[in-house]
Amino acid sequence: MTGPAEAPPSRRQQDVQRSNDALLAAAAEVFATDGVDAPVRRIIAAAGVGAGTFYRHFPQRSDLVTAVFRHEVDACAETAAALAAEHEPVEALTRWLQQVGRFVADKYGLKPAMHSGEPTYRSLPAYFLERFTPALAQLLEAAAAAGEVRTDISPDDLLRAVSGIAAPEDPAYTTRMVALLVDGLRRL
Amino acid sequence: MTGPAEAPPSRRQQDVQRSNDALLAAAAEVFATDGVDAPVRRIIAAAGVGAGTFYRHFPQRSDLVTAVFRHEVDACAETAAALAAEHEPVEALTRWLQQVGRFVADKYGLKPAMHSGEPTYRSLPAYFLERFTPALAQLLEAAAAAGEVRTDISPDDLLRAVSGIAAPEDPAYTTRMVALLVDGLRRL
Amino acid sequence: MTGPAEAPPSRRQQDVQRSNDALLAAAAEVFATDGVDAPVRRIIAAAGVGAGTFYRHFPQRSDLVTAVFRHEVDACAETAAALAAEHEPVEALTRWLQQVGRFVADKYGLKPAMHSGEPTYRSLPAYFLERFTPALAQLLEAAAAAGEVRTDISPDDLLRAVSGIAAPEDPAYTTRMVALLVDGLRRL
Amino acid sequence: MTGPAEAPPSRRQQDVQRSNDALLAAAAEVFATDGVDAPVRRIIAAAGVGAGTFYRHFPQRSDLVTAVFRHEVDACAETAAALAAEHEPVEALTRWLQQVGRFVADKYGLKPAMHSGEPTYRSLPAYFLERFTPALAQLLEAAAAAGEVRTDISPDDLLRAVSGIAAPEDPAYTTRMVALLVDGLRRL
DNA sequence: TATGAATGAGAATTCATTCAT
DNA sequence: AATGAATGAATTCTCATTCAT
Repeated sequence: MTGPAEAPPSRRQQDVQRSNDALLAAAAEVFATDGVDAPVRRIIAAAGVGAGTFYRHFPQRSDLVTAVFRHEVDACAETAAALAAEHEPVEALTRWLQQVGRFVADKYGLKPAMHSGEPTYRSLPAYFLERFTPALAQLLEAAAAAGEVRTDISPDDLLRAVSGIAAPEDPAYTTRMVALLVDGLRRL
Repeated sequence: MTGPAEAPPSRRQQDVQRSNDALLAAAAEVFATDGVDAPVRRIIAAAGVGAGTFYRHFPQRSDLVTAVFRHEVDACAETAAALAAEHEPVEALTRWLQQVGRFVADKYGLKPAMHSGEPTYRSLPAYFLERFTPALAQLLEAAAAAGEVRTDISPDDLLRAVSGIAAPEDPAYTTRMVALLVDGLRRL
Repeated sequence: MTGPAEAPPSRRQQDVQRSNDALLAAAAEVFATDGVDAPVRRIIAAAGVGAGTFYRHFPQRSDLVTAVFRHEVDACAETAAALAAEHEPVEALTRWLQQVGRFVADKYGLKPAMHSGEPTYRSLPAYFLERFTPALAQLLEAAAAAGEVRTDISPDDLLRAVSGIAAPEDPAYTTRMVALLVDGLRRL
Repeated sequence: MTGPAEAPPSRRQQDVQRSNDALLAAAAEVFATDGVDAPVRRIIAAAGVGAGTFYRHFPQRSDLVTAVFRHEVDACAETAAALAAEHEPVEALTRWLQQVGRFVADKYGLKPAMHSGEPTYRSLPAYFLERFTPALAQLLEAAAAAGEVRTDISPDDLLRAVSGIAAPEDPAYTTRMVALLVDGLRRL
């Protein structure tokens, strides 16, 4: 998009980036601990910036939630992508869904926002699916091509179900129930 | 059941009951619309009572949430119980779980509280399981006795999964995923 | 005032008296513990009567405070009166003031009201003085007649000072300072 | 005193100081009029600041009371200190105690808090004594060295007694009774 | 006359957001 | 662009008092 002449970021731009990163990191931490409804004050305190800086970067509170969410989803999508190549279709599918389950459980503070249904957070599940659906579709197709799973379940349905089941306080339960979903898939 | 010792409720007691019912009904409505964090003001306005009455009946805010939740769970448990007798084991099991899914989806505002993990609402999932587990255990046993489902999945796990999956805005999805769980159960 | 034909109190009158006594006793207890600003609810709970009964007996909140105060003052005045006859003038005077000091300290919850200066409680110090001044005046006169104390300090001043000094949490201090006042009196 | 390291306060710091001063002054006024239990609303209205500012400066209500109290005590302690040098021992002692008496009487609303015994205000009498005891101790020692007063009365006892006696509505009475205490002191 | 449920005004406090510096 | 003090609306909760029974 931009040519090779792209100038190095100025000092000012670096500062801006630093603030942004600090806010994102602080918010991820605070959201995980206290949920998305945590007071802004706590986030800016954790980030070590002023309130004004916060609102400059994220004019709407939901902008921050969205940004954190995307950041997390991106990170998960990247690590999940690698799994596909290393295992048998069903094994890869299972491991991948388990990983998604763990991810949602880990980012616990964001789960309520994702499932809240509030118009403000409408874009959260959309982005979640946007990032994960393609990969899962591939895994499902591969397994279906091998005759191992049925074809009447959409990747989106599966992803929603996994994210709904994921429970941070009980990883073993999460694992068991994701496995049960996969078993359901294998019942042709 | 009603012996001579059971006096009819006095007018006074009826009034108290009316206030309580009004608050419960109003809260159920408001919670479903605006979530459990809806301002008390809205609930008392909807119930047509004063703030003092509210706090007399439910000294802690969470007392109201708990009461509404129990009320709803009781109602669902009652209707669910009837299903068991009318259908074949797996059919009864499926219908029952579907109904639980619809129930959780309907009582939308309560779901986040149930899954919030906050100590205040610790008793919600406990009560949910307390009421539903016995019935589901019977259904599972009947189906297992008929050799139709496996025996390594606990009723509690299933109930948690169904309540996690339930999505108010998409009943069809809820139905599909509950069905997928049952399919998983049938994979012996 | 009423002749010997005075009828025995009716059942109704007895009930009224009982409620009144219960409220007075409960209020004395609660005031001593929580101060005169204690919620009415606590008093009626302690008295075991309804709110309506309370307001029937004491239409103004301050009516109760006044009634309790008078009740206490009366009790103290009665016991104090006896001292005068048994001791030498200065000894009687000292003992009497010490007793008043202990009384005020004991009825601690009422002290702030007495010294609050609020118009509502204007009558409290007045009644206090009304009941105690005559006795103290006599003691002072007797001691003055014996040439033991000076004559330029009024009983009212002394009573106010003693009641101001009285400290419930430190009886020894109260005793010391009342003694110091008496020493002042003896400096002719 | 003011070395080069002491930067002049920034405009921002000045504003903060102004808010603080305004709150302190307003509270002193309101407390004197309506007592320490006066609604916060009245104080912030008088100070011309927002509620948030109030709670920023004094997170706990008692923080404000404490701050006002210390402010007043400091002011009195400063003016009282000067007296010692100008008069004969007993005269200085008398004038000083009279001044303390006037001070307590003037800061009327604070007196109940100081004598309330509530744990919240535990620090009030402590600070009062902390500031006044040393000065009074010196005055007492000087007078005792001159053989004018006795030595068995502690400065703390005296200060408590004076503050208990002080009556805002009757300065003459306060003066008379403080004088009586001093007379007691002189009775060797 | 006693009861106690209901009322609702009022108080404390929090917190998102603005804006002068 | 960053800061953080100030704002003030919004919310929860308390409690004196009323009034139908």
